Amino acid sequence: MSRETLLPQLAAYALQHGFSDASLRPMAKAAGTSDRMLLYHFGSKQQLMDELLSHLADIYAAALDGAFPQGRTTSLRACIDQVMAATRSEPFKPFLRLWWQSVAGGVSGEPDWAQSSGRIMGTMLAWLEEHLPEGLDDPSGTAHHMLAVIEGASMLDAVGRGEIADLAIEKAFPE
Amino acid sequence: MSRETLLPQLAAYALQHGFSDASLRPMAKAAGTSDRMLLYHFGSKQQLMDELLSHLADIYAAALDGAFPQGRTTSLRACIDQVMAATRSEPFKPFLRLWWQSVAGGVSGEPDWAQSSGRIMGTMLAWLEEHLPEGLDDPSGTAHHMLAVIEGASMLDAVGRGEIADLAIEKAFPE
DNA sequence: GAGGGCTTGTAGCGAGTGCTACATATCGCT
DNA sequence: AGCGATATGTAGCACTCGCTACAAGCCCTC
Repeated sequence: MSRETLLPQLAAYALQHGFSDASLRPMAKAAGTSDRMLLYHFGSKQQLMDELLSHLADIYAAALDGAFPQGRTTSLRACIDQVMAATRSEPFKPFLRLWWQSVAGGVSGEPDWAQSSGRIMGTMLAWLEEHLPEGLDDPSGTAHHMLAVIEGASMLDAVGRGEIADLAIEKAFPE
Repeated sequence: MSRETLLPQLAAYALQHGFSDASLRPMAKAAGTSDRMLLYHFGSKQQLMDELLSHLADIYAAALDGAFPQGRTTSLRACIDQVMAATRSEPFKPFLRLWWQSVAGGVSGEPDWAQSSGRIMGTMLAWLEEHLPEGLDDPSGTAHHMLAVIEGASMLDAVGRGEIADLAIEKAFPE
């Protein structure tokens, strides 16, 4: 059992239980080892969380790439609809819990969390720009706009105001 | 010392330290009492947090009302610029930490937190619609769109990607 | 087979958590 | 004055937290 073997199991546990229940003993149990060994392999909980966060960011990026539509979309509305459908789908819920916990952690003085979240936003921005319909005046600006709307809508979903999110998308990118 | 006397001091403590450090003994010390008495007055920590959250939501709504521009704005761009300037100002940072912690808490299975956050979004939406410039085709839809952009931008700020937020606003509501 | 590093188990420490039992103080009311 | 309700202090419980001291097992090399 090494870091590399442990990380996927720790990631699975985090996705299922969130970061708030991520203390050493439960994580160790889920990974089939002991708190003693987690500290032996990672040095400290802080380092374990750093590596876990980075590992989860990789998984998340891969999941986005797999779940989002392939190739360029045919309209702005089609693009955002497909992205929203993906992020609202059941398999994404565990990621979203971790996502908002990361955002909260970042703004609460954990610079690594903010940096990790910020990197993911960069990835999404690049992805959007590549998958926007062709022939736009300002693809970069449009991708920025769409990212803000997507994330605002996703937050509104998270707090139970999905209707606001739907209307916002409708207005931002009409048919 | 009653609930009403305690709540403002507890709110001040939460704004300064965030929810993650909100355990009974530190909060009691900050409020000049003991954990024993907090439980005596509120019954349980759960009930204390419920009342504190509701109290903080009131304070937040009042702070928004005070910080945001009065009366109708002259253009969409002026409106969103003033709102962003207010939420990005130093006195708002403590609120934003609690805000993102509430969002994360809501999506992590604390229904009260989601409900409280959702209510604040309703307040902001109504506020926006009232302060938009006059004579718009679709003031409600515009307010929805603007709310999503504001919140997406605010999250991007939170994870250290303010430049993405700025460009998104520029594109969404050009001069 | 003996030594020596890598890995693992057991047990515990000190601090913090929400919460409670018990005793006391304080105050208004009759 | 005495009683009962409200308020408060002291001490502790059972638990979890990250982390560590100590010892034992393991496997490779000489």
